[in-house]
Formats: sequence, structure tokens, C-alpha cells
Amino acid sequence: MSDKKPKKPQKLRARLPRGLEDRGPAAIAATRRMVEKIRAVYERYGFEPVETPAFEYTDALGKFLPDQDRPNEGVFSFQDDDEQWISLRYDLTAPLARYVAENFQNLALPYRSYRAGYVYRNEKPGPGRFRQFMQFDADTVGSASPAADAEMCMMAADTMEALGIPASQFVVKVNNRKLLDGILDSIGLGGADHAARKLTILRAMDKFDKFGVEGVRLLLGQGRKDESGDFTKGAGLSERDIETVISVFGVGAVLTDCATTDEKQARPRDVLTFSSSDGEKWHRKVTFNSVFETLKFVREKLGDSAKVFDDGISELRQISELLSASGYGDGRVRIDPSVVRGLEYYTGPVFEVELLLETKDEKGRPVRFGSVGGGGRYDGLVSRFRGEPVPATGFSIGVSRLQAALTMLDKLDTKPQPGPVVVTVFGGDIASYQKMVADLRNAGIRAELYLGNPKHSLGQQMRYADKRNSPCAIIQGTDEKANGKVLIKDLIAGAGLTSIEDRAEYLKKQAEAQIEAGESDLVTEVRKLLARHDVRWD
RNA sequence: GCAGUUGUAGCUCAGUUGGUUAGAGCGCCUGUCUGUGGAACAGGAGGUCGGUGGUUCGAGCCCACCCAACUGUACCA
Repeated sequence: MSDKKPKKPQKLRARLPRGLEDRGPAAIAATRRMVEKIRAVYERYGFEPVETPAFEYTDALGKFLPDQDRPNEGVFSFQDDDEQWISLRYDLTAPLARYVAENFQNLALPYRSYRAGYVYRNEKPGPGRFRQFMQFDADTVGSASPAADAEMCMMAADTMEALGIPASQFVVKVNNRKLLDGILDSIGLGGADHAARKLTILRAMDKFDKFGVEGVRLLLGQGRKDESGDFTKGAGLSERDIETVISVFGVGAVLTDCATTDEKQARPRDVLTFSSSDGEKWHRKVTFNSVFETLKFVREKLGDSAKVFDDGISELRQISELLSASGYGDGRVRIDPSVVRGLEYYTGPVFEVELLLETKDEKGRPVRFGSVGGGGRYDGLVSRFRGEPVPATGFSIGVSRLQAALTMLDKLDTKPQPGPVVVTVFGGDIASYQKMVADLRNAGIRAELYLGNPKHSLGQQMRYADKRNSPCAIIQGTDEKANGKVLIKDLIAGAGLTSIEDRAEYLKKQAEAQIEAGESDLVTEVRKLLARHDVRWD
């Protein structure tokens, strides 16, 4: 021993990388329940399970920067020992395309399958946005029929309702990429040399939900300043072209701009409010037919070059007819031309599921969650591997994001599970206590021996049982042991006594919340207690 | 990436115009109270004041540069 101060060892900071979450028993149980409900719906639609691993060769996922031999940022990647790039999957669709292509001969086409799993994105996290999150995906590969697309929309709606979200609180939005392509053609941006400008326009249109018509107008024109003063450069379109592009929003999306969320919730969901540029408002019952009437006006502006637009309308019309015929024409599914989704691989119809509830964080600020599900047709994804056309369409629920939203809305059961029955110990001879535990377990009751320091007082052991949320504790001191008895202390009943201030009184009441039973009646009496409080583990 | 805001104990926060050894509440741990969760009481652990450098006799406080978090924005297959 020297008189030097003992040097403290540098403590390693325990910290979770951002955008990831640790998940406790309540969250795990909630996820399990959600996944079960989604699975039941997907299987009812005839999909069968298939899983693929968490990583793939990067080229199979299709992410390379144009001029670099390095995977795009946004995906987590590493090099295998043969130097090939491998990436963590960022969705479940691209890996499925690889699987189907690789097993093409052995699969009955159209191949319909589902899977749940974690996917990874190296992006800035936010509320409901994680870097590891769970998706639950279903795909139909090998069918070009709009019926396959229509089914995805129906299944999306059914899934949301199965998860306990009523039809008035979500909407499945449908669009067709061909509408957007047609509009871009008509304002002279058809060619491949306008790719960059097209991207800017599509991204601007995708912002409709966030910024409204005026925000999109700015982004299509000179640009827009955000609230911190940062400036986003726009697409630089002319006034006339901006009007053409924006006219397509008249269909379904205008409602988000002119109606508050409260209004939306108060009205029947199939009546939308529209507003003209001078601020006048009118209401209209929205049916698929009225949507197509509006699209007809847009079509007239486009001129002759809009063949692609016509194709898009025709596909949407088929989808809407199928939906109506099956009873989904009531507003749960809507056509909404502001839906763009990912720019990479969708080729036709695209879907997006959105919650219509306003979410607030703990400080009462509104929180933007984005869509909780989405999908679409990706006719090019499998054919990359095969050199023959393989049409496909799919849909995914963002389980993690939906769970985060429902948790914030307090719509999820987050009650902790009841803990096990705790058998307390007296003294060093624990064999007889361990036997009690075994008896309870053999009877199907969750039970555990107090495994802390056996010298701990009964008080400490009770505190432990309390923290474990145990329904009851088993006590056998020397007196009980001598008489072949056990005490079963009812912790649930006892929890109601904390308002008593006088200690003697408190202890007396606590003593009354326990029963004495013969050793051989332990299981029977514990069962009775569990039944009395309706304790069950699931 | 860009912009704004914020960094003091596990959590929520005090900390005077720069002045000894940085505080509180809650939480946590140990005990007392016949062998029983709470309350009460007594004690205890826990802090590189986000980091580095600078100004100063002296910095949690002032300056510079980093880092991180939050919010917005961009990207989001």
C-alpha cells in the first residue's frame, strides 16, 4: 500500500448506437402479438412463409454508386474474404427477388410468399425511424394481373383492421408511377437526359403531405427555405409546368392541405374537402368514379404525348373496379397521385398505408411518422437475374414503425407481464425450497427460487418479488416447517395497502393478505390465488 | 450532408458579475423497525462539469476548434 491515490480504472461507457433500440419484455410481447395477427391475415390470402438471410451480395441488392466500386451509403456493407461486397438487407423485397430467381424452376408460379424480419438502413434516425427495424412482407411473383395489385391493397386494409386500427384511422393510398411518368413526358422531360430534373420533381411531389400545395409549388419552382433558414434548391419549372404537375393533386391529396386532422376525423371518411386557389372550399363525396373524373381534366391538359398516363389510368381503373367489387370501395383505399415511394424499382402501381391519427411526443409536439406500410409493382427486379420478364408485386408492413406509433398513441398493451411465483429461502438448506419450486413448475406455474444471497432478509426477498411483479411469494420459516405448513403471500392484494401509514397496522394487514396451507396443498392454493387475480402468462 | 438549439450524478435540473472541497430532488445500495413489499429513520455509492486547447493568480461559467444529442431540412431502395 502506497500513499498514492488508487487510480480509478477508466470505465467503458455503456451506450447503444443511435437509431437502435433495446427491447424489454413488454415490447417483445407486443411485437409477437402484432406479428401473429399480420401472419394470420397474410396466410388467409394464401401466402406461404419463406425466409432469406439478413445479408446478401451487394450486387444482388442492386446498390452501387454509378462510378465507384463501392456500395452506396445508406446500406451497411462489408467485404467478404474473397473481397466480394456483402450488404445487410435494407428491405425484404430485393432478397426475395434473388431467392425466386435462384429457385425459379422449383416454384409454382405465380409464387406467393410472406416473411417477417429485421432490415437495416444506415440513415438518420428519428421518431419511428430506426437503423434496424422489422418489416412484414408479402409478394406475388409471376403475375402481371392488376388483380394481384388490388389484392395487396385489400390485404393492407385487412391487416390494419386486424391490428385493431379502425377503418376511419388509416388509409391505403394507391397511385401509379405511369401517371407521374406521363405528366413528366407531357412537360417535355421524357428523355433520359432529364433524369436528374425528374428526380427532383418526383421528390417534390412526394413532399405534398409534409408541405402542402404551396410547399410543393416552391420546390418545383425556385426553391424553399425551411424553418431553420436552410434553403432547398427547386426544380426550376415554369409557372405553366408547375400548374400542370400540381393539377394532379386535385384528386385526393388536396384534403390534407385544406382540412385539419380534427375535421378529417369528424367527417365520414369518404367525404373530402377541396379548396380552390382563392380559398373557397367545397365538399365532395369521393368515389373512385369522382377520382377518374378529375383525372380526365388533368388528362386534357397533357396533350397527345401522354400515352403512358393513359396506361396508368387504365391500370388504376381496373384496380379500383376489383376493389369495389370486393367491398373495398368505401374509402379505406384511395387513389392519391402524390404517392411516389422509392425511386429505384417500382414500375407501376404503388401503395402506401398511412395512419390518420395525430401523434404527439411527450412534450406535446406533433410527430411525423410517415407511412407505416407500402409496396408496389416491381416488374424489373426478378428479370434482372433471368433475362425474361417476371412481373411481381408486393406489400410490406413496417412493424417497428407501426409499433412505435401505436405505443406513442397509447394504443398498445404495455402492461408488464406478471412475474413468476417467488419461493423465498430461510437459512442454508435450500433443497426443500427447490422442491417446492419444482412442484409448481411441474404444475405449469412459473416459479423460481430466490437466487440472491441466501442471507438476505425476508424484507429484501419480498422487495425482489415485488420488483419482479410476482403475483405471490412462498414463505416457509422454521415455525411453518416444523408444522408442515407454508405461507402463501398474496402480493397483488397486499399492493393495495400502501396508503396505510401506521407501521403496526400496515404489517397486520399485510399478514392478513397471506394464507397458511399444508405443504401438500401448495400447488392447489397457488392455483386458486392465480385464478382469483386472473393471472395468466402468455 | 446543411441549418438551428442544447450538453453538469442513473433521471430531472440548480450552480450568482469567473473565487476554496460542484449541489438538490428522485432513483440506487446497506442497515434499523419480532420473520414480510410501502412509509419513516440512519448511513453509503455514484461526476474526466461532452472533449481538446487557450485567456486568467484562478474556468462548470469567457474564447477557439472538435464531438454528441435534439429539431428542421436533404437523402430514404
